[in-house]
Amino acid sequence: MNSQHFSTKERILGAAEQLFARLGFAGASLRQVTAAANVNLAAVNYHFGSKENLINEVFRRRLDELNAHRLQALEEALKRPASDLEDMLGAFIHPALDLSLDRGGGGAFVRVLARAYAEHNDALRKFLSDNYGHVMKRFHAAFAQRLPDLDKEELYWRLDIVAGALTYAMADFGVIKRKTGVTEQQHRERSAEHLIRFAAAGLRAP
Amino acid sequence: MNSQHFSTKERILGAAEQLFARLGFAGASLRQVTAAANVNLAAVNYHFGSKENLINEVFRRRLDELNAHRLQALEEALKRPASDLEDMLGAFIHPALDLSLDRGGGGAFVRVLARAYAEHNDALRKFLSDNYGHVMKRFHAAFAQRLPDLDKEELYWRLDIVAGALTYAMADFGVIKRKTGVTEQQHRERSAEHLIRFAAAGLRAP
DNA sequence: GTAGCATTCAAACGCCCGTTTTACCTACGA
DNA sequence: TCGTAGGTAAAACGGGCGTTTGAATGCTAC
Repeated sequence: MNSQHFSTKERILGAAEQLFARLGFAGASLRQVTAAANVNLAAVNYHFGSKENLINEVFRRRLDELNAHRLQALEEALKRPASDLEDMLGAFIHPALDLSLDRGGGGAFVRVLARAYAEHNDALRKFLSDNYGHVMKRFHAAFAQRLPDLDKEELYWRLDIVAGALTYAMADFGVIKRKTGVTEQQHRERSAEHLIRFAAAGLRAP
Repeated sequence: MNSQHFSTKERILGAAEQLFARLGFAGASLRQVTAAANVNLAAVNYHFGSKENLINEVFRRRLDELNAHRLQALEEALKRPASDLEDMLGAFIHPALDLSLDRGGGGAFVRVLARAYAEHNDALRKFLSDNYGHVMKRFHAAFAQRLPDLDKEELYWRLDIVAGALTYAMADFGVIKRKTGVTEQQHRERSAEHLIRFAAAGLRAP
């Protein structure tokens, strides 16, 4: 009889997310994960087969939702009659912001995501490309329609820069310290505002 | 008698840089490092004391030079009569670009640097802040003078975004693939051009 | 009740880790 | 020539790693 509300699998995923964010994929051991999740060591290999596959499941759990939210937010932004660049950028950025503010580990996940970029692991990159590829394509098409004078390749470069800055900002890499009296949520929301303003101007560059 | 041109310390630093870039700090073992450097396992602890300290020395070797080049490039840019925002951004970005193109592992180092950001390790962040802090301050002052109407805090945010996008771009996180027929150098130089144009517009945003 | 299945558990497997020890080499000043 | 210091070498240290095993447990359907 478990004393917690969540299943063994869910507790493992949650603990793994936290520890991968803090210690990295190689740095966090399954013994640490299972201890934090309060489950038996063997449960990881029983439920997930291997550590490698556990890592993939940590991603899958969050990415499907994030992608869906982004596409949904984009369609809603485009529906509005006077939607501008800032609205479209918001559709890309705010779902990531919401995730980072999510109770239950979303804040950890954006750091895990940043680690995945840093890992430069081909299998992981393919996994992310498979999951993110169509989203980037959709946003590219929307931005291309909104910025008809901008060269297509140039737009790809700029969207890649936006994605990089977003990853960096959401994972809290930056040197800017949160001031006392400013909540984590306020800090991230301001970060998103600054990012949107900056990115909109960058995209409009001649 | 060594068969190589470089000292044991230098060979360890070089091999460590490559392997940390590829496998991460936790993922790369001293046995792999010393094998790649063609030195005895015990040499790391003899010359550097510990793995932790080896990591710090890998950073120190490159950061001093990078910082000096950036400051030097900034002063030269400011000396020119009609220096603009793009020149100042170039002074920040091009030394990192040069490093990434450097023979002998600079390309690996920018990925190591990106990993350091992702690590979120407090000791490492302090180390980087101590080494980078005055450089960021100098650039901030120069940009502040060039953009007198921009709020100081707003400028800090934007420079942080630029640093994030640069880290992301130089470490080759992006989804943009290098086309066949385009050399690594050309790819990175184009990346820097796009980044400068984007960042200049972002900094000029109202 | 009990058979059958999914899950949990403690223990152990073999392997690799960072570090330390101890011996050995080599060069050079006394 | 010898003593000494700086560097290299092989081997071993204790410990943590991912994974596997086989028995114990809980749960469901008959």
